[in-house]
Amino acid sequence: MAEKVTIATVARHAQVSRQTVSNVINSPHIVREETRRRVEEAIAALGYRANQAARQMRTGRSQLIAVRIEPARDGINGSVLDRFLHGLTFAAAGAGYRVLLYTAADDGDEIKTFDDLLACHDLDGFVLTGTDHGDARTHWLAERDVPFVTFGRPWDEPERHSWVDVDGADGTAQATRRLIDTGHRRIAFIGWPAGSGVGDDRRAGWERTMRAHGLDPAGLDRATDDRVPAGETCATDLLATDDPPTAFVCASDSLALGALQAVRATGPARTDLGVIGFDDTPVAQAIGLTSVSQPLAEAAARCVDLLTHHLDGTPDGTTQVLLRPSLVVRTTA
Amino acid sequence: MAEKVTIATVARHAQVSRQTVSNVINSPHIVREETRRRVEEAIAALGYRANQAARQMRTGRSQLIAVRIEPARDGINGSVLDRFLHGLTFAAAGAGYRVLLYTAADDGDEIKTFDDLLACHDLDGFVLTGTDHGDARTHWLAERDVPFVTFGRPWDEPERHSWVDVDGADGTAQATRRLIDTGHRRIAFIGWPAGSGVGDDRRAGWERTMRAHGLDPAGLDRATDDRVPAGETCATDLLATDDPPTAFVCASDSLALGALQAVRATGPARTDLGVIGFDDTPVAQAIGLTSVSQPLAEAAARCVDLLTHHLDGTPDGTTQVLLRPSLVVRTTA
DNA sequence: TTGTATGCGTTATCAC
DNA sequence: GTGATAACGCATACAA
Repeated sequence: MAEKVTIATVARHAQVSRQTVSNVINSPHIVREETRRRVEEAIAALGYRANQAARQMRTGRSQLIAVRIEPARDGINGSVLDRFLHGLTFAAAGAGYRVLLYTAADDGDEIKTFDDLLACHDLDGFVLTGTDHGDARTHWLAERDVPFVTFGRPWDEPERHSWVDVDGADGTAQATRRLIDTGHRRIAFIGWPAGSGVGDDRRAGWERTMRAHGLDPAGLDRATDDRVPAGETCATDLLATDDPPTAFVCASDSLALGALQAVRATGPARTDLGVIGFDDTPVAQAIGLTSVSQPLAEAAARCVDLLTHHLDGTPDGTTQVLLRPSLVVRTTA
Repeated sequence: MAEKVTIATVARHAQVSRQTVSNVINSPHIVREETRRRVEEAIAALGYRANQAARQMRTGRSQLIAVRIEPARDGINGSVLDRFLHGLTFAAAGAGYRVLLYTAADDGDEIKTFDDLLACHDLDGFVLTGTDHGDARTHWLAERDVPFVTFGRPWDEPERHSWVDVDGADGTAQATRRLIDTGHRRIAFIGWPAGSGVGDDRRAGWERTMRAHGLDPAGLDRATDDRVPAGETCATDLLATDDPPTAFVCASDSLALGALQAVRATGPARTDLGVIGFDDTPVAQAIGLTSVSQPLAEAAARCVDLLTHHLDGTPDGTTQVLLRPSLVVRTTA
């Protein structure tokens, strides 16, 4: 490896001053055509790359955005974050940013980490995955004018900050419509207890679609925690009613997997019973479960867009992006 | 937010020179007790944190380690990387390092990224997940004396660099022993085609244990690609032989899930047939599949150990760490 | 032990 | 349009 190549090396090589090199990099338009070409050639020939630390010291910008990595999620939905992270890293690289990871035990701990990252590394912005009701983290960041985007709406105050989200209601609506189109009339919904924004949203899509087709959703929904056995219990329960459903729309692949087990327990090859999950996890792919797929790569890219536009000085207040999921039809519906 | 707190602010506040503050931080032992206490109080009172960019410019160290994030894996094993990343980030934070993410289309692209990260961000080290035979990336890094650790052995030359790995053979041996202990004698192995280090290793653990117990493994193993339907086909195939197996050790949870489907297709509630998977993915947890669990958090922590010891000047050549997996017994074996 | 001076590589301000 | 100079915050060699 040769000596370190700095802006001075380039300047010497191109027979100009250091400042001119800097101008070629940061304000090419103010440099004369011929000079610029000569400098650019020198940069290419020497393989010069600007030292990020030095630049950061001058500009206060690190070209770094941070995102929290969650501990192993229970349930089968853990791969969602994985795919989102990949999309984020890829999109960020395209915009000249890098992604830094951090962990946190809880929201308070996360805020402490914000403070640390900001003070030591001059972090440019944060991507938060999901928000609670009255999220302390977003308030902390907003108070200090730290740029951030959330993947997931703040359900209590949708316009409070920039976010990207996937329309869950639209997803369950698509699922319900698919089942109606294939002849089902008694379509059940297995979801989570009321109060979670995401859960209520997914439930709403099902209910709305049922009513729109003149179908009565009464007595056809169940709420439980997000585990496979819980899904199985709910489905078994529903199948034992007087007028049982012939299909299930589920708020997650975990619940759907449980429902599928309940269906199969009723007899071999009950293909007349439909089951649709949510998130299109690898499990769904593995077992042929029809599921609602979130456009995670696109969501990540839009997060980066929002953040970098904000960072690059476009003072456009807050922006919201709602993406449409798509139904991946496999063998269970 | 108050003004930026630098080393000069602290010096003024503690009535000492900037140099003394720097000494308190970097060489506390050479500062007089009372002075040190005063400076430390000032640091705490002002909430001072050293600016990483400035420090980096002087020391050439960024306190950053990089790891590649893979695109969504097909199959159900994607969550392994997720858990490893979390462990890595957590352990790195404890050692004063941060984790930077990057993506790459292939090995060549990854090397280009190494170069970039090194030149622009002064990256301190890399963690590679998995190595190919004659890996170009490790050679590139080694040539330039860039510190790195791989999670996964270089099978062709085990001593060439530092690595952390999980003993796959031990895992399948534990699985096989468990089945033998519960009365099985005809135990099949479903794995991958010969030639992959990981696959051969996992197969070896099964074969070795069979022989050690006087059982003949002949005709009881199948190799295929790592997908659920492939696992199902192999298991169905084995069950149709003259002297069929009563249990299956599988090289992955994907294959095990397929085997489980094949078992269940032979009749309801065949609990006499055992199935054990590998990786203890969320799916295994969800469906009650007995599986071999890799100590991912510990593996990550050891990677950080190896890397930081190397970075902090312990010139201890290369080090290898082989971790023991554990069998998580659930309902399928 | 503590203080003073210098430089790391870059960008911004200003003369030329 | 171009070049000299200062400054960002820190760590180190050296003098006191």
